[in-house]
Amino acid sequence: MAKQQAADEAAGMDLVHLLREVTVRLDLAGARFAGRNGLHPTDLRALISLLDAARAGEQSTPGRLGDRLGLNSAGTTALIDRLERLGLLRRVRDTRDRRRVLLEVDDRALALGQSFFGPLIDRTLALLATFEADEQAAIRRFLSGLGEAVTEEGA
Amino acid sequence: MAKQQAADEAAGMDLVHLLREVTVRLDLAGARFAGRNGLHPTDLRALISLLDAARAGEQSTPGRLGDRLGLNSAGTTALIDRLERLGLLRRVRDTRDRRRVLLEVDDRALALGQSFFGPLIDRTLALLATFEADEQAAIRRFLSGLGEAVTEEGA
DNA sequence: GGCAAGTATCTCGCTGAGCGAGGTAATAAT
DNA sequence: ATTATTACCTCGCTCAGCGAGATACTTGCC
Repeated sequence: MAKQQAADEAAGMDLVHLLREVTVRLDLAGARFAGRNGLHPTDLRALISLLDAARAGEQSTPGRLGDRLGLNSAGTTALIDRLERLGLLRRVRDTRDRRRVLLEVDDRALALGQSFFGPLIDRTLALLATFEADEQAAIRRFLSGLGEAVTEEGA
Repeated sequence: MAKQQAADEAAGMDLVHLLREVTVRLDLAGARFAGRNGLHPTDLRALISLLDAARAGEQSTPGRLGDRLGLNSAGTTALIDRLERLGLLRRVRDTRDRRRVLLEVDDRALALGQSFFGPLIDRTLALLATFEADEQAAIRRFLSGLGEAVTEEGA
């Protein structure tokens, strides 16, 4: 056991555990924030996805949203119903392809996203500011490499 | 809007978005793996928590587990019932304080954890191996700083 | 010792998120 | 014109998690 732990340290396992712990904490913080604002973790994740898409200039639809969150169509409809009921979202028929529904996020949703991520982002930026440019580059390369690893694994 | 994006880049916002994307992907991968093995995301998180505690030499109890996962006692009991039914876990009365129940993880749980995290860990270690020692140190410092930021924010 | 307060877990009943199956309306293909 | 496909929604159901409260044990105080 002690031998195993020593081997772990040498190989960089401490960093792996650290990473996992951070993700767990982020998850928990998200769940708490969601509950505090009368919504569910999934609702918050949906909001993130929608705001991301908006920032990237992409149109969101129920289908795409469901795919991104790993929900089936029934669950997606229910989710959008909830968000619409809360006034965070509007359904708008696409005039080009009238089968489709476009999802327009309300300013309120943006404000809500800000109130959750704002402080966290500020802290993260402050933390980042304590790193040299080459260190930041290393962190950036690590994160994007990790993202790829996760996606490829979960094929 | 374009101006805002430019400001984002300069300030390191790209790294913030990258980070969030990684956590989202990890979440999704976890949910998929859980579903594939007939358990729920919470069950997987519980397993992680239990294995972590075991590795750290700490005894797990329903109360502690529930706290870590943000569940109330009823939900925690149901969770443990599920895991016990799957044979991943055993309840054992503590002989010292007979109000308490100790949670013993089965080897099967460990194997399950390995089958999910093993490949991911291998990839992560391989990725880490491409960094210099000082770069790894930067990543480590960033992650642990981030962990603190998250926890302090969610007070 | 004996009684009150506190702690750890469990039971009961309920709400509601998400699933599977199937339906409707619009577009695309032959 | 008919059939297939796409995009979304409805219906009925299952079960994770919650609030309230019960139970069993321990600890503190007189």
